[in-house]
Amino acid sequence: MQFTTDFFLRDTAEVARELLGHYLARETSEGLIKGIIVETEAYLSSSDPACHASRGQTKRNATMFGPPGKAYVYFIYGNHYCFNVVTGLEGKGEAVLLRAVQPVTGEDLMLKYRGNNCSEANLTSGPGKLCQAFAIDKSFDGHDLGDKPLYLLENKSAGKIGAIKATPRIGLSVGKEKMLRYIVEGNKYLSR
DNA sequence: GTTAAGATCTGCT
DNA sequence: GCAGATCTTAACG
Repeated sequence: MQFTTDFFLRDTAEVARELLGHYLARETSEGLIKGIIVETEAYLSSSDPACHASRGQTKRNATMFGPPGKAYVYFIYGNHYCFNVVTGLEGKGEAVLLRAVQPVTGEDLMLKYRGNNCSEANLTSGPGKLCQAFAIDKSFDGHDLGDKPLYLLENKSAGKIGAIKATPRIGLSVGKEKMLRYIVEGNKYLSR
């Protein structure tokens, strides 16, 4: 069962929290990769200096201003991709960053894409790592997350995954004080 | 045309 | 625990 547009049309912070426990799936020519989302961050358009959209629409962040339920992928620090889900009304410019997932299917493929011999807990515990393990790159910018080969799946047991906690966001120089990062407390695969 | 900063990760100390 | 790698984007001249 996949998500409908309505799910992403609600308050961005709420979507960020409710995505926890659901699946992110990726189909490659070599097989299926699947993980449970355990860490997200909300980026709001209004009064959120940390959000790319806060300084107006540009070529880079145009996807954020598009219709919800799409992937917003951007390149950062010369080495890493970050994967977001666009939320809110079209034109608003809000998104949820997926920071970490718990591997469920295709760990061998994740290992292969990550290259290095890393521990299981190190496979997807961070935005850049997650994108590497799922072989996500800029070509997925604007991709509809209801479509293969990259999509979100509803998990009926999402609520049982554990206690959900809000914390300050990670890695920002501004907007740190906002409690917009949502984690599954105590999960082994959190970025930190 | 040039420059500075960025939603990070890895390796070394 | 900390600095370096590495490159795209946006702002400025």
